[in-house]
Amino acid sequence: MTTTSHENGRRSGTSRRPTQADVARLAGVSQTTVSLVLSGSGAAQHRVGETVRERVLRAIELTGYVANPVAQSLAGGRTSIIGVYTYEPVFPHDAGNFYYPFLEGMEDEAQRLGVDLLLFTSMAPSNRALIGGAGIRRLRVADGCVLLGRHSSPDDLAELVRLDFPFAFVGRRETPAGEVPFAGAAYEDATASIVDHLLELGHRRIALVNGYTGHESVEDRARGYRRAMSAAGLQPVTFDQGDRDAGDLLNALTSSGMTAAAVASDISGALRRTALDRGLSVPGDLSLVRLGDPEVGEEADVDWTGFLIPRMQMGAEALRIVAQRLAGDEDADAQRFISCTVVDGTTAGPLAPLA
Amino acid sequence: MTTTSHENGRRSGTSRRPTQADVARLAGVSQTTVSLVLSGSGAAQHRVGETVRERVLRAIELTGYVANPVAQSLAGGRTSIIGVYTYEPVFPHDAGNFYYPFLEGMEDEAQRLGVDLLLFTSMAPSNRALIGGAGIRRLRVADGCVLLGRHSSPDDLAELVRLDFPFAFVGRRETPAGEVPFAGAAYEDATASIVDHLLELGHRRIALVNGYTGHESVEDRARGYRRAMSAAGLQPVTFDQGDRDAGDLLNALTSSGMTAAAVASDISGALRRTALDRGLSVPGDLSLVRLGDPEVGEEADVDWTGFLIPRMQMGAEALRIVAQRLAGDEDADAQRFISCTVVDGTTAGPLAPLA
DNA sequence: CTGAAAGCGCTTACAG
DNA sequence: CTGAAAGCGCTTACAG
Repeated sequence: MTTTSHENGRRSGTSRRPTQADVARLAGVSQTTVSLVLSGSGAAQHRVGETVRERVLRAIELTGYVANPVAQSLAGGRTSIIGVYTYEPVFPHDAGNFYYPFLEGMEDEAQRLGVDLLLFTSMAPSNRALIGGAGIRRLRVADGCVLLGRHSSPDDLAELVRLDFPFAFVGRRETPAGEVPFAGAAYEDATASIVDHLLELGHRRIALVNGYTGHESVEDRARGYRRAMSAAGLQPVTFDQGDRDAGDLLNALTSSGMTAAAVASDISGALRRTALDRGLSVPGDLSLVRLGDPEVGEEADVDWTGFLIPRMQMGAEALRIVAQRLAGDEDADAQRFISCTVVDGTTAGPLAPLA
Repeated sequence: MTTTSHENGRRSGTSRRPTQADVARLAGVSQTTVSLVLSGSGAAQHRVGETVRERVLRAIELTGYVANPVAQSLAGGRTSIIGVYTYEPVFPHDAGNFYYPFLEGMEDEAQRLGVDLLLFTSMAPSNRALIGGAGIRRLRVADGCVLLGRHSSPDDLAELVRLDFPFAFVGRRETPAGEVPFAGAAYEDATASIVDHLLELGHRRIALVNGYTGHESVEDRARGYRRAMSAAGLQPVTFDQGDRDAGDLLNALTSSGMTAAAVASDISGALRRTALDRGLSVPGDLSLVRLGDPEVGEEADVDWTGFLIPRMQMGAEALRIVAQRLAGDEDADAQRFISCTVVDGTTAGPLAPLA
């Protein structure tokens, strides 16, 4: 149709956006001065004289000048872009919007911070590791980056730490390479307090049932469980899901005489279901507390006792960590735990008196 | 703790990323040649000689060079970033993930196209209009942009069209300024075919109930409705929600002797509920078809007859439009309609014989 | 086929 | 307090 100008990659003619040079010309000052006026105000800068400053400001007004973020970035300034890298698709079709609350928190915080969020959607999901590919370099488009995902790569994190790249993980992560900045859920405390709750209800034989292991968040829960049990002078009993199904796990619980269990959320639904199917009462015969949010497809009407993962706050906090690193705030703690909300539902009850 | 290098805004020392100059040095060629090798392959370019090309490629391999997108962008090249601008928060807390399917489609397509998605989250939601602010300028960080949102600004679209900026709207939009590129749902056809369905069921007195009006998508549905009615030689009867509640609308329908209604999805739930509350049978006394997806909080167990909005495909297609414009494909249609899936549920039935 | 040069719009030492 | 200059890492005419 009409002749387009975007083909040659540069917008020509008609409506070129004003630059600092245009503003400078109009104000009768140098381009440098315009730049100084714009960036100045904060630090102990050059401090352009009031008269000149006013003049520049007026010229900016008249021309409608707005800084070109790309040029700012190249010149060593900031892009005002913070990247978001996920180890799984951000918008999964089947995982029930797992990331949604994280992103919700990030969007909110991004607006507050005045940054845009760059979703790294170009890398193939089959190989989400950053190192070895164009990945890590690509992150540099942004000032910093928030990473998240259940299947993160320890090597990536190690490399990011080594490069001193301004990033933060959503969820606690460890690497021998050094401190990984993160905004994690306070699983240890949450688990300890929910186990305390079981103790208060009179339970003594309380087991921990782990889901898939080897993950920091699983370790954190286990630590909280052991802490609460030790404090009560009780012996911790842990069952790992491994390749056992809910039936096997239930057998293990009953045959060892457990009256309550703190259960990973990825198995809690099936465990409760199985218990009911076998004619057990929950919490009558067995009290169950869930260590996390409901899983996808889980019965929505069950009023679980347990805790909730503060996903929104984790997303927002991770962004804040990155922003503070970018602001040069060295004192800010780069590893932060956010409290989980404990919910007193109906799946845990007082220890039934021996019949 | 350790001395950080990101404070000064430029990464110094230790691990500076290789640039084209570094590659050139290693390959013993000019920086220009490196650039040519990288960009070349496509068009009828300079075509660097095979030997030199090989040498450069090897040097790229050795250095691990990856182009700096910011520099590319400033120099008039491509960023491989496509922006996403929404007129409401992308991740709303209460609107039931309205945008989710759009984003899902976009993410998928972005991966296919090899582009990253930049969410413009920095602008305040109180003033989501692009023009007049730093908005439009900011969009330029990306190669192009997909816009979406129910409350889009016609002025923004006009300006974008005027600037010949490579963009596409998710949903049909109009402006006197020219053709707005879009990926829209084929509401007209979908509505016509669902009204045809009612006609086949024997209905003759079929009304259209609009939700909030003045929107392109409402006009499209109305056009489809009128088309189907005209083709059947029937008189169209339209009710606008305006400030009437579901009770008022139901009164209007019954007092005018309607046996069926094609209803905007934002009122369909309340209308059905009200009908049932008044002892009417749906579809026994009144057949209802829904013109769109379920609203937030709507009863999930109702099996609506109606059509579904192809959100995922719309998101993907909008991205494709932008990509094709960027590729210089002038023949590609910039205004595309995507078919809606028609669902044969249980809220519409045959016209009851007169008692 | 290859390279030297200009320029994209900024920021930041470095001089006055 | 203000400006001339260099440079960020690229792309793209323009010469050889």
